[in-house]
Amino acid sequence: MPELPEVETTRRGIMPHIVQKKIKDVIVRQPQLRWPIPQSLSSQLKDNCFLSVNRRGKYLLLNTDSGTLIIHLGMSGSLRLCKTCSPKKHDHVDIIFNDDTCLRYTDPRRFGSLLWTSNSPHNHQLLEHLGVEPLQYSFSPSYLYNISRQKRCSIKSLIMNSQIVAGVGNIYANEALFAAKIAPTKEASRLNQEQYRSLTRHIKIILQKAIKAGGTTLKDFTSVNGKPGYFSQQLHVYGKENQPCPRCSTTLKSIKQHQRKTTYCPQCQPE
DNA sequence: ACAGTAACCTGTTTGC
DNA sequence: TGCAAACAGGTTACTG
Repeated sequence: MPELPEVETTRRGIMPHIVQKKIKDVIVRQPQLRWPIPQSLSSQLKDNCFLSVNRRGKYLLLNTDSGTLIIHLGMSGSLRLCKTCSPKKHDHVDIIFNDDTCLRYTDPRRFGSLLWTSNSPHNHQLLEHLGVEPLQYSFSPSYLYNISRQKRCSIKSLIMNSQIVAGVGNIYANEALFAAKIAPTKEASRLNQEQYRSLTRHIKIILQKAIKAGGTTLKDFTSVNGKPGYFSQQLHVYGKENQPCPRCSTTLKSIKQHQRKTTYCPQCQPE
């Protein structure tokens, strides 16, 4: 589920329903996620209020007067609003507000996390080393080009490195490389400035498109049926191995790079 | 400093 | 059909 566009869609979806509402209760049914949910979470949040909901990379930051709830959705996490609170198997956390609205965290694989910090979340161990935001101006062709000069890794692993740029996951890395006509296996230091211009541009375009698509698919965030859209109609290569390239009809090829599947067009994205 | 791999989990798909 | 293996949108920690 959660790549950056899904996280952003979640942020926009939950924010209007939860800010400025007093938190009545916090129920933690399963604290064993990627990192254990701190035992203090409930007491920190109770009678408190979320003032704003921000995002840093794929982390959601729910700010209160006294600290910030940091949420990462991992591979299978989601946040949903519900009124009727009959929890299912993987509904690990409920945050219940005074008006009986319930913000529910669901995560079958439990790779996500809910953490608390009383300081600025940007100084938190998990966030302090994050790279630039891909949708901000600081993620520029020259930024990536300069970093790439002394790297010997592939271009795909460069753009998926969260210490360099925060929040480009496997789907959008594949899609952006296809759009920019760059081979995923190409050594980062061997791309020229023009290729970095194209790549950063396409990363931004694709993420923005996906956020738009998520926003329209996910109209009714409070409904049980409202499932986040995965931008799937607009994908060109991800999950399409052995199908014809949408640009040149060459059969798309899949390989494995650092345990993740890479799909690309050997014709349009030559080494 | 860097690159590659294992690890954290469960549900679904694939292959024999 | 049944069962086991492989695989899945992420990220850190460890190894060499």
